[in-house]
Amino acid sequence: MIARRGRPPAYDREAALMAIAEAFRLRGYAAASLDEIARAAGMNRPSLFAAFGNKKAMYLAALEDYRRRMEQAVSPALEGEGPLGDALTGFFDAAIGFYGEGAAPGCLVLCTATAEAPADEEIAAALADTIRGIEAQLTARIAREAAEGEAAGLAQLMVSVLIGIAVQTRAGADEAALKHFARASVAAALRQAL
Amino acid sequence: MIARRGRPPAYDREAALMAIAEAFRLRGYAAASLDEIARAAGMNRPSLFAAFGNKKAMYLAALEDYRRRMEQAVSPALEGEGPLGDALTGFFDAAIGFYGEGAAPGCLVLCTATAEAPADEEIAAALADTIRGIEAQLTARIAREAAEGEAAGLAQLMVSVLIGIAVQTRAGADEAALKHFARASVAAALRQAL
DNA sequence: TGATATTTGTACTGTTTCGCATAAAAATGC
DNA sequence: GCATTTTTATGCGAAACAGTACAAATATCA
Repeated sequence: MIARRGRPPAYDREAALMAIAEAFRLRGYAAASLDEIARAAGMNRPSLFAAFGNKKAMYLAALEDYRRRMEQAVSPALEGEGPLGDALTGFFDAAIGFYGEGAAPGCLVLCTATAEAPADEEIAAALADTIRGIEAQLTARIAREAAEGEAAGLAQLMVSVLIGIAVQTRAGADEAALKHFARASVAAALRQAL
Repeated sequence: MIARRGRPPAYDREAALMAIAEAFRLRGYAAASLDEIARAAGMNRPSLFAAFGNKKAMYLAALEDYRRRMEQAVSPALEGEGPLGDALTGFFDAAIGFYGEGAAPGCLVLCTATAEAPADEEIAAALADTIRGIEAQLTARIAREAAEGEAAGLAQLMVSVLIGIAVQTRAGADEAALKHFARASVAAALRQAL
């Protein structure tokens, strides 16, 4: 038994991180105050600092956590055995559902890190890595059925469809229209590739 | 002769607005301070307020001006007489060039308004209007050669390609790769539509 | 030249912000 | 029960911020 020695934390780290991400998603990095974030996480500022470091460290941790949860939500659709079209449609449906959750729809990374990227290298790197990660997942799945060169191009197009969904969700597009758009995009992309 | 009566302004309104937009593009709405903006525009804060109102009014004016300049840069490509493929390729090339300019590449609207949209209705409206405007322009051009239903879907896909370009420019993608991507996307989209 | 109108520049105010210092609270180990 | 360890809570301080007041500057009009 490795009994922890002092006063036990009153917060759950994972839940707190989710609340932090949600606060940043609602207001953006710069506009979100630490008071606001602390309130959302149910912690006081000193506890917040002790747990996650300063504001930028909190944001980077939230970006990483959000990205992880996003991958968890969408990758099952790509890992199944069905045809490519179904996989891509499932991928976009999962993304639309994930982006639509919460009080501030839209992707935390694609809709808030873009504002800070030019002024901060680490945030820019997190943004670029997230996009590259999604592209790699899509390329791997598409390459199972398309020629090599074609898979890369098709994956890039699907990445843009995803980014478009993220931004348009932020702009108030409704879920049904986005799902329709995703289906049409998959159909258009596959008609030429396969 | 309508001679203005008092001390003449030391600034040029159009140039100042461009500088303001550039400052917001570099740092985002919330992080850009009025001192910074005033320095960029070559004005003092009181003159800035007198000319453009408070910070949010400045931002909204910058968004509108940026959108106008963007349309000015890309619409000639859509208005020519050539085939649709050339028109779309020209459109994307112009957009890539426009987004690539300045110290903070990426679209002011699509990369900074997204962060503030959930917390501010007017900014959200400006974001949505900009996207709708682009979509309308593309739809009008595509409808000249494609069936009605098809034109709308194709235009939506092209909007996502543009949003993808805006965000990926922000994430550090280089111009040559983006131009290649744009060509591949146009080819993929047209192969099925026409 | 003097009155009027408009812009500029300095300086100020009240508020918000981040980050931390310090003491109280709550657990374990002896 | 007492010392130790870790978290919580209150509150502080220095800096940055948005917006404005007011006087100096620079133009036109009579």
